[in-house]
Amino acid sequence: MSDAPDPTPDAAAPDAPPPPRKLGRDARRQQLIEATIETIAARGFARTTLTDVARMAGLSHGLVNFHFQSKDKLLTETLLYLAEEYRLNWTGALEAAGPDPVARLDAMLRADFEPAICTPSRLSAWCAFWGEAQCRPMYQEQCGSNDEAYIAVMESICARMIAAGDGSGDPARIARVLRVTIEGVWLDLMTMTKPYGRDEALGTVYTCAAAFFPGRFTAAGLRA
Amino acid sequence: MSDAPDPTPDAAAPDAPPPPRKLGRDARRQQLIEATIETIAARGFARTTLTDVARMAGLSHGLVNFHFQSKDKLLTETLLYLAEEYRLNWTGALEAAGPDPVARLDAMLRADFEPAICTPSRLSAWCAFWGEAQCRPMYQEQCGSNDEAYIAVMESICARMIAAGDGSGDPARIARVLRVTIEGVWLDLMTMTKPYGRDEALGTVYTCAAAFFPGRFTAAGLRA
Amino acid sequence: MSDAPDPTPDAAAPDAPPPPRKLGRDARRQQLIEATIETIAARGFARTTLTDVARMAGLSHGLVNFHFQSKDKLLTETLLYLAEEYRLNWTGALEAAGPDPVARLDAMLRADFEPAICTPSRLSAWCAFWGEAQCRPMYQEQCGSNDEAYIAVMESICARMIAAGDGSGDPARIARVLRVTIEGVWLDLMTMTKPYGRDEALGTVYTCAAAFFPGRFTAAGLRA
Amino acid sequence: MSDAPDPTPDAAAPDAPPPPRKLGRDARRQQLIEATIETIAARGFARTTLTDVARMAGLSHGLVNFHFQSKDKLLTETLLYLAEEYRLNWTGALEAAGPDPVARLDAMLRADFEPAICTPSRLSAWCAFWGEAQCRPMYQEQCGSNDEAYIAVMESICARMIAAGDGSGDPARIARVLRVTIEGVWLDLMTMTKPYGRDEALGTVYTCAAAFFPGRFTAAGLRA
DNA sequence: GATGAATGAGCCTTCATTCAT
DNA sequence: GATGAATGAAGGCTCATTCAT
Repeated sequence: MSDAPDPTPDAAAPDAPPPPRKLGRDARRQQLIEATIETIAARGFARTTLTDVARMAGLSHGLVNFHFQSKDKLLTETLLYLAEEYRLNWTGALEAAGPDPVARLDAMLRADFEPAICTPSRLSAWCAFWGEAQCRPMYQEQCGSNDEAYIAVMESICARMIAAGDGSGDPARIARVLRVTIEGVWLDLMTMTKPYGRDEALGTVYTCAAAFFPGRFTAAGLRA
Repeated sequence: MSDAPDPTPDAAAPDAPPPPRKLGRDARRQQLIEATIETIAARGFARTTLTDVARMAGLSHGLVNFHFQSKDKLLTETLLYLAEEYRLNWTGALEAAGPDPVARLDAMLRADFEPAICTPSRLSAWCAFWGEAQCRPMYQEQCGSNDEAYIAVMESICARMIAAGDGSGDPARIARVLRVTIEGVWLDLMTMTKPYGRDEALGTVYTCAAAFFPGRFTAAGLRA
Repeated sequence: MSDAPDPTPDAAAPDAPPPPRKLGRDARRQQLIEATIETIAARGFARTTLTDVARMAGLSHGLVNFHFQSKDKLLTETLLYLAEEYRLNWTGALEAAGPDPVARLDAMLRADFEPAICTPSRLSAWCAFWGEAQCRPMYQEQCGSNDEAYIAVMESICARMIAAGDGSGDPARIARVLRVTIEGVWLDLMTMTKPYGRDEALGTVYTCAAAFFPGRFTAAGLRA
Repeated sequence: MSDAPDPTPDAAAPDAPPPPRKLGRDARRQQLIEATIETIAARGFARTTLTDVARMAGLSHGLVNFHFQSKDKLLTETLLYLAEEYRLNWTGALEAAGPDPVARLDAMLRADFEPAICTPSRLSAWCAFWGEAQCRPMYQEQCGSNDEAYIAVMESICARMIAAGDGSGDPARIARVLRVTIEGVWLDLMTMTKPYGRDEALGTVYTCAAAFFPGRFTAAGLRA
């Protein structure tokens, strides 16, 4: 994160701003969470240790347990942080899109590929949490496929577009195809040896949208 | 595997033949691989230990390393086993489908939801390997998104159907949407708190196919 | 080392200062190296475990790896510590002896039987490392027979004494006989069921020196 | 050993001598002991495993425990085998030398460097046992420094030569210097990075003998 | 707040030993 | 006799957690 606080602890000048020896509780926590995301991306979930996270953050080993009481809590809070960030991203995009269902669908398709959200580290971390979700209920709840609000909004948009004559079929299934296509493209971006770029990713999602709503979308995006 | 020996070690019926104390090399290896899949599904990748695997197989701890040298090799061979099983499943289905591209596409869509392949344990294991794939090249290579043969076949089918007038658009992108939709539905089956069943899974995939090739598919399957 | 902390963990006198829970890095390392020497002497090289070493030092198991990363490194550093201690001992004795070759030879013969160097534990540890040296290049390099400086000094002394008319023959061979006699007596001290004492050890070495330089040495030491 | 039986078990021709599937008990034991010596030399005492020994002998793992009940017994019997071989070597040489003490001393000096005894593997194995002898009484007893017969013979020879006017001094100490010089040269041959050859080894021992008995020996051997 | 030494549980791995074939 | 799969104890190593400074 570009706004992460400087971890260097000893750059004190008399009149300079005080060195971040004591950093705000929340800033330190966020710094450690970002380091956790980077570490999971770099080493994998199974091999991520607290020492790795501390080193990535440029902090001492003991600080991690000071701010998060245990490794489990650090990981849980990292996932909650990612989930909240994700939620704010698409709800914000939706709000900015206004009431038109076509614009709202376009906003949701684009939101998941925003550069702020869709970084390699975040994709990797998401994928790692998915992999562990199967046997950890707390993780499972935070997965996109269990985001009932997201699903409800997507279904509502599809239903309104179908009602408006933009397409036909079961809105729940169409909404699901759109959602899993996005998730599948995310998986591609993470797991492919030679992944395609953001444009091709969006193009793929738009290809799907155009198949269901040909009057409104083309493979290149919103129909003008 | 349906013919794998029962992993339950204490389910001996009075007159049943005693479990073989010594087993052929390959049979033992397969038994341990099956136990590994079950263990990953039950405990997650990060918490899977060799002791867990051995207990699941009803065997001793040291035997795992006797047959696989190391935990890493056991996991690698488990993934290779899953990948080979998966490959044989779709190539077999394809062969049985004959030359017609519509039948071939139908076969590929159905293949990934065959009960033999699409068990909860196998889905979980796949997902766990995906989660670790990002930072382990050997895992990454075995992921479906890197199966060039699969992608090539799917693209070829789409191209032929488009050429036959069954649809329109870029066959590579259509093939990708179909593939990631299948993968996304797999993810749903694994990560959803209340997953839908096989029929709804297939219905979702067919909904996608019908959007691209409406003359050939409906949301219920092949158009009669 | 005489100033090493008492390895007995439970010999606390009521008013004695409590053993320091945290010790400087180097002090801990030296304490662990001393414990390693004692353990090798007591249990033998092949049966020395990290748990033994930790127990001998009155510390926990994990601390050994914290300071030395691996058992191999602990053993290597123990040998380097012994080798450096040995080198400092004979070079120091040499320096104190002044320029006269007779005094220098006397100093070198006596140095190897100094009580600080020639303790039962250290002899045992040296012998254990010799036994493993054959197939571990890093050990082999540290053996006395590969100490080129020692050999060069010994040869130079013998050459000067021969030039002064104190003896005759090939200085390289005479130096070698003196060196291997010392080593052989060390072996005796370690491996004999009923070893002789330091006086008899020195007497044996002086017997050898007297045979080559009869005008300068007797079996009792320097000729007055 | 050049006379070790062929380990190949399947080279049976109709009229050829029967394949050594069933080999004499003693031949198999000797084969395994030779393999043990080679393995200790190649891998070191601490890293020698029964699997290594079996592989070195070209035999199966279980055979080792069949013939020797345990690893400890195999090692003990290997040492006894080496010790007996060594004893037979010097006593035989002594017998062949006749009654003259000068010839007897010459025979003993030469015996320890006979090519049959003084192979790299045997030297290494001896050194390894010495390294472990300190804390294993059974090993300690078999070390050369505890061979009372050897010491007695050497002292008796020195005493007779001194009585004959060939030298002067304490025969026990002279005998010890000669013995430890031989042992020290053995150590050199094993532990030196660039060891000298057999001629230089003998030359060194003769240099020592010549120092004590100058009328009888020179650095080149027996005085003509 | 912050640090890093210290602890100890638990894991992977090795290997001597056993035993069915 | 001979084989090699199977067992289980024990060792090296990792790492989450604690705590004195």
